[in-house]
Amino acid sequence: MGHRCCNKQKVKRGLWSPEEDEKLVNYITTHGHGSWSSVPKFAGLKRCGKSCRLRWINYLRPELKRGSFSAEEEQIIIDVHRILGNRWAQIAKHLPGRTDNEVKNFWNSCIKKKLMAQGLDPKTHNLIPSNQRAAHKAACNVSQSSQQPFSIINLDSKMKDYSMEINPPILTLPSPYPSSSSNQPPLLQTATSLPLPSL
DNA sequence: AAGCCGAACAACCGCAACTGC
DNA sequence: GGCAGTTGCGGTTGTTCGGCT
Repeated sequence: MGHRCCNKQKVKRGLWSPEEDEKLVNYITTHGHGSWSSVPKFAGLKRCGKSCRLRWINYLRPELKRGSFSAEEEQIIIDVHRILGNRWAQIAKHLPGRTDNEVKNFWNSCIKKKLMAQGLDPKTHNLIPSNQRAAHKAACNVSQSSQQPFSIINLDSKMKDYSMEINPPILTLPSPYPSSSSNQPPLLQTATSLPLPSL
């Protein structure tokens, strides 16, 4: 199976070496990336532009925050995911120094399991029916009491901010007010009743 | 010490959207 | 409008590493 964007040349794949990282950093810090497709040629790398772009964005950018996620970041991810679903790039915008790939990995490896251990469906954030919950619990084999519960107490105020960023046709919430009182602010629904955008 | 296994992280792939001609 | 090249995104796979037996 070839790499479509660069199947004309022989390109290296797999993990990046420190030398490759250095070449890429040196090139981008002095010239900027410009067109990613020409970066490997000018930087002297046997990689495709796509791979260079990913490496820079996810690992080499100086503004990246490394290390584990804080409890606050974790809560933000959960809250925004509830509104946006698997839009990792959008979620990552709420976490300065974090990338979509990082957020996605953290979700899949950690948060998803915690939610399931609490009997919550990680896709909808709704409670899983008790008969299915037992199966979920057995599947992830994590003691519920050992997990830090996620707070949804302040969700309404947070969602007000997040929902403003979403395209109106996708997430315009039905107004609880009659049309005659359209100057009233839209009331956000409670955490458990808000419909999620279809993905 | 060696092997196994699962978690975490890094990178790839395919697709859709965007842009310029 | 059609096409080709480029970019961005999300899903998936591959690799590494640490804990356990």
